[in-house]
Amino acid sequence: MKRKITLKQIAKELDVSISTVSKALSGSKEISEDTTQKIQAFAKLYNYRPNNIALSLKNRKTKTIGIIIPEIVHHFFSTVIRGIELVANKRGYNVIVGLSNESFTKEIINMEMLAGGSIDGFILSISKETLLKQDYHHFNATINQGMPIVLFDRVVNEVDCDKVIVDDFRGALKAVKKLLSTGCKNIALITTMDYVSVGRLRTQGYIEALEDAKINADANLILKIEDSLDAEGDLDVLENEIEKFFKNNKKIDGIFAVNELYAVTAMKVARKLGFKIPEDIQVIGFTDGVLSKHATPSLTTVSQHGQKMGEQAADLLIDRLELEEEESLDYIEETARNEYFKTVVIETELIERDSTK
Amino acid sequence: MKRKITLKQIAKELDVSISTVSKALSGSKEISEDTTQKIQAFAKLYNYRPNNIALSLKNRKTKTIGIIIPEIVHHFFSTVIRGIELVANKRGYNVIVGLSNESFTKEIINMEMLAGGSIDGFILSISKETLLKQDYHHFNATINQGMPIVLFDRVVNEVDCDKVIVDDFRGALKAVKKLLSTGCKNIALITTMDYVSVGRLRTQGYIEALEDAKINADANLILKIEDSLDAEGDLDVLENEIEKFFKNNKKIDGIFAVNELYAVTAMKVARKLGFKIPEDIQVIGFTDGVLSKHATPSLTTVSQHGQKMGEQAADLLIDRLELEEEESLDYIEETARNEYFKTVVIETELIERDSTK
DNA sequence: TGTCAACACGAAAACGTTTTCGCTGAGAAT
DNA sequence: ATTCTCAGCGAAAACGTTTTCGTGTTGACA
Repeated sequence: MKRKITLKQIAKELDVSISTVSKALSGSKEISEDTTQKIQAFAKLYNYRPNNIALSLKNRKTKTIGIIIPEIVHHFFSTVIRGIELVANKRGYNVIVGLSNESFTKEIINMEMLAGGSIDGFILSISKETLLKQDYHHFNATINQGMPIVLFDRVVNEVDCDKVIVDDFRGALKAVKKLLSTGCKNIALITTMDYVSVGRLRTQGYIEALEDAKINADANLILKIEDSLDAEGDLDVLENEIEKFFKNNKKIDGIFAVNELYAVTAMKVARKLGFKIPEDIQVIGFTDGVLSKHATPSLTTVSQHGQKMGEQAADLLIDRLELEEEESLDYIEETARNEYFKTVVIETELIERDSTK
Repeated sequence: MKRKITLKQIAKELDVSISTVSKALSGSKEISEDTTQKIQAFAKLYNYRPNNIALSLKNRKTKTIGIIIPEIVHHFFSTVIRGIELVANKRGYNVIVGLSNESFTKEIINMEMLAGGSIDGFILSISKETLLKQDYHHFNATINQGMPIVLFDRVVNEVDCDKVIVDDFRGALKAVKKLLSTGCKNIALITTMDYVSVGRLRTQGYIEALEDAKINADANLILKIEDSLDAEGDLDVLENEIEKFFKNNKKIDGIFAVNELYAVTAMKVARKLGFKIPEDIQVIGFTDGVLSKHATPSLTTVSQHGQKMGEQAADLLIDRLELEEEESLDYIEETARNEYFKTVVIETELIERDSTK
C-alpha cells in the first residue's frame, strides 16, 4: 500500500523540477515534447491524480456544495438531493450532506463544521425547531462571511438569499378546486401545526378555494396534527385522531391532506369505517411520494417536483459561485441587494389517480 | 461581505507572528497569559475559525467519509445514510455522498472524484451494472492506494475489505418458515434477476425453507422480474406480470417477495383478483420501508435494519482510519490480510403485521 | 564574433495551518 | 561580573498545487 504519488515524487524520480512536472501534465507548451511525453507516461503509469485538497487550498474554492436537510429518510428530501447531485456533478461539483434532524443546534453545528472551508456554498431547508424559534442568525452570519446560501421548500423572509419554493398556496388551491369540481360539498383539511410555512400556505389555499366557491371554511373540518406523530412510532395515535375526526364530522365527502402520510392514513381509516373511495369520500394529498403511488386506491396528489427543485437550487448556487469569481459582491449596492436574489417558484402539478373521481 | 479571517491577518493586526497566534489559540503555555488573552479575544471578536482545507492538507486527512450508493430515493439506502451520518458526526467526521445511479461508469467517476484527496475512506454499496459486469478493479485499485473501503449490503468476495451485510439467507428462511407455520402450502417467490447477490441469497433461503418442510421448490412458483421495472414508470407492467403469474398458479396461498414493492404490488393484484389477505393469501416482503408500514393491510416484512448497518459501517471505517494512524498497514503480513478484514452480519428481524395470520 | 530571440526549464511565492527549533533578553545562580 | 536558565516569542518547514518570473543555453542573424 503506497501513498498517493505527488508531483514532488515524480519530479525527483525523473530528475526535473516540480514546476516542469506540473506544466508537462497540464500540457503546457513551455515544456519540450520529449520531457512532456516522459512525464505524462510516468504519471499515467503511477496513476497520478492531483490532490484536491491542495487545489482547494490554492484556488480558495472547494468545488463542493453543502446540503443541510432536516431528515433524509424522507422521499421528498431524497428527490431534492438527487436533483442537486445531478446538476452538481454535471457542473463538476461534489455534494456533502448534513442532517439537522429537525434540531436547531444540530443545524448550527453542521453548518459550522462545513463552513470552515469545506464547501463553497449551502443548499438547505430549515429545520422545524429553527422555524419555531424563528432564530435565523446563523444563516445571515454565514451569508455575511461571504458564503452563498440557497434555501428551498422551507424558506423564510428574514434571510436574504436565493430561494426555491413550490407554490404551496396554488397547489392546495388546485387540489381543493378539483375536489369541489367533482362534487364534494364538505371538504376536510388535515394539516400540521402552523409554524411550518408550507403548512400555513397550504391551509390558505384550502380556505381560498372554498371561499371562491362561496363556502365558508368550517373550523370543525380542519384537523391539526401534532408533528411528533408523523415521525416514526405513533401511527396508531394518528389513526385514532383521524377516526375521531371522522366520527365527529359524518358528512365529510372530501379530504385534502397536507402530506401523503396523512392522506393514506385517512384513506385507511375511512375504509375501515365503511366508506368507499372515491365513491363516498375523495382524497387528495400533498407531496407525490412512494406512498401515494402504491396505496390502494392510488392517491391523487399534488406533486412538488422535488428533483426539479434540487436541480434549480444547485444551478442557482453554482451560478452565483461562478459569478462571484469575476465581480466581487462589494460592487452591489446595499439597496440593490433585495432584487439581487432570485426566488424560483416551481409549479405544482396535480397528479390524478384513483382516490378522486 | 468580508472574506474569512486567517491567522495571518490576526497576526498582522496584533503585530505578533503567525506562530504566536496559532499557539495562543490552541492554549499553548508557551505564550504569556497577556498575549493569549488578547489574541483569543480578537479571534472571538472576528469569529475566527481554522480553515479545514489547510488542516486537511497539513494533516493529510480530511475527516470526511465518502459514501457511494446506487440510488438515494430509496428508503433502505436513506436509512443507511442516516446511520452513517449519525456515528460519523459523533466521531467528528463529515459525510459526502455520490450517487452511482446503478451505473458502472458513474460509480467509477464518482470514486475518482472523491479519491483525489477529498476523503479518508469509502462506504459503498455496489451498483447493479458493476455486479453484472463483475468488474471490481476500481475497488481494489483504491484500496491499494491506501484508501480503506467498507462495503455494505451488496458486497462481493472479490474485494478484500470490511463488510456489513444482512443475513439475507436466514431472513428469507425465517419469512418462508413463518408462512409455512401458518398453513401455507403453495408459497410463491417474487424475486429479481440473479446477479444481485442479495436476491440470490434470498432465493436460496426460500428454497431451503421449503426443503426443510419436505417440499420441492416448484419453478413455476418463482417469478423473476426484470430490474428495469422497479425503477419508476412501468408500474403497470409489473402489475400485469404479477397478474399473469397469479392466473397461471391458482393454488398460491403464500407469497414471499424480495422487496416491499413487489410485495405490495402483489397484494394489490391479489385483492383485485378477489383474494382476501391474509385469509386466502399471506404475503411477506423484504426490506421494512414506508410502504410496508402503510399498505393496507400492513405488510409483514423482514427488516434489514438499515440504520444499524450504516452505523456499523461507519464505525468499522473510522476504526480502521484511526488505527492506521499508529500502525502502518505495511506490518501486516500478506497472508494475514484475509483475517484482517471483518464482515459484520446484521441480524434480520421479522416484523409481523396484518398480511400474515 | 557579438547580439538577440526563442526555447526549455527551475526557483519561489502563495493558499492557511501546525510544529519544531532557534533566538533574545531578563533574572538567578555562581 | 559572568554564566546559566528559562520564559516568550519568531522563523521556517511542511502539506501539494499552480503560476509568475527569472535564467541559462541554443541557434540565427547581422
